Amino acid sequence: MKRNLSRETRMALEPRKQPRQERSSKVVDRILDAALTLTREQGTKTPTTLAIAQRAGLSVGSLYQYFPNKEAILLDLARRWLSSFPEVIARRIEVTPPTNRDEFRQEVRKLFIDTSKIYLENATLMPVIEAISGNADLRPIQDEYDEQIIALYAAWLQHVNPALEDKIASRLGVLMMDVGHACRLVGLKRDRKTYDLIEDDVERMWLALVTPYLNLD
Amino acid sequence: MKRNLSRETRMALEPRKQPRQERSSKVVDRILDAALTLTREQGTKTPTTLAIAQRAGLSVGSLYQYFPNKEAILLDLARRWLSSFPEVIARRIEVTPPTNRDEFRQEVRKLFIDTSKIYLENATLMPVIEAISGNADLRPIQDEYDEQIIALYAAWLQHVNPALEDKIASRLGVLMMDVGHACRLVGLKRDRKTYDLIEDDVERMWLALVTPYLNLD
DNA sequence: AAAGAATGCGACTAATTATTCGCGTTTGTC
DNA sequence: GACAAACGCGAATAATTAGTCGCATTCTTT
Repeated sequence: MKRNLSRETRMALEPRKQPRQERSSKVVDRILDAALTLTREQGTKTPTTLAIAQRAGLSVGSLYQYFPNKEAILLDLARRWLSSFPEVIARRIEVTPPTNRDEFRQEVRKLFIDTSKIYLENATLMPVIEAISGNADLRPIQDEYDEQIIALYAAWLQHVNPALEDKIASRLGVLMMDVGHACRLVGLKRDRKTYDLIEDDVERMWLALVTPYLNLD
Repeated sequence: MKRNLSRETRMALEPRKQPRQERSSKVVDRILDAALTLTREQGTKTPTTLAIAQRAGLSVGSLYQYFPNKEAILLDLARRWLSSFPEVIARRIEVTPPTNRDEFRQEVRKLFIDTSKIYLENATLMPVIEAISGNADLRPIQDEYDEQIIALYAAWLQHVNPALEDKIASRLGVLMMDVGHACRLVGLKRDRKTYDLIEDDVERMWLALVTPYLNLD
């Protein structure tokens, strides 16, 4: 039975039940591991329930003990990543805003380093993120997170320059996110040295993007 | 019957036969129109053959008179877009290379304007492009085009600065393409005024990305 | 060790959808 | 206007896959 995720099930992406016995929490881990490995192997295509079960050494039925549907498995993998973004950006808004060009440059750099760290720490998850973006059912959920992240980038910009108009802040926010994301995905597929070079590239681009809008002397 | 596009059919994405009678070339147009409209309506998800046929006022069977499979329809829509990129970049390599910072800035601007034009002229196709990227079967084909485009960006960079190492050129090429693509997709979803502002943003970013690697006085 | 709860199983169901094929209809040609 | 080729049709086929359900096994508790 093909489900209509968009309707009822969207509400039900939470784990179906908590594992009560020790063996079963290991099972949950095995399911998540299998889903991750398969997604990495297959590139964009999301793995089938059967494939996940087999790779985890389980039967399909067991999947549904802990997850209400296939999407929930992938989403579980992505959630930590998706939610660490808002946290990190929010933390960069708490500090006192910069007052001159040099301090400002420093603030960009800090935000930049912090976000980069998220990508490096979650490098193995990237194929899942890409798969989610390419999946018609999961895309909307990621979009919700993206909205949040954009809003926070915009808030950060207005924190750095309180005079910045909302409209401009949100436009620059989107671009910061998308440019950062696109470039870092490229970077993570290359070797570490290239990743670092791309990081420098992104930093220059961010600065070029944002500087004209921060009328600092 | 679900087909295995990746194997045999990949070779057979060409139209199955040329329309011989007048009515039928109109049919081909109707099919393409329907596919385009539906893709635009549905966002990421590619339309089903039945939906395309119905929207075109045809039966499924008629689709297969002219297209070997569903993918070929979408690809037909995307092809003009995909192939106009190489043309445009190649044309920018034919001119005499710039010799000073100002001429160089001009060259970036020209490449930039030309590529922007492709996006504006094909704005209605963008949902198809996005759908193709999200489709496991079609992605590889787009990737081939992307390779080509990246190589041309790299060639352009080396045309502008012949001393530029291959490795650096190809890295910057990828980033130019991806940054341009990501930002312009955002731009086309906004109003024209915002699109133009984003264009300025992209130009600044391109310049910031590329300038350090072009040791001009 | 026995009961009952939790977990695991996998054949089965059912939805979805790409593609085919034989037949009826339209069109172009002489 | 007759003949053949081209076109159009849509029911039927077949592949794929998400999710269920009743039974089997394992664990926990007393």
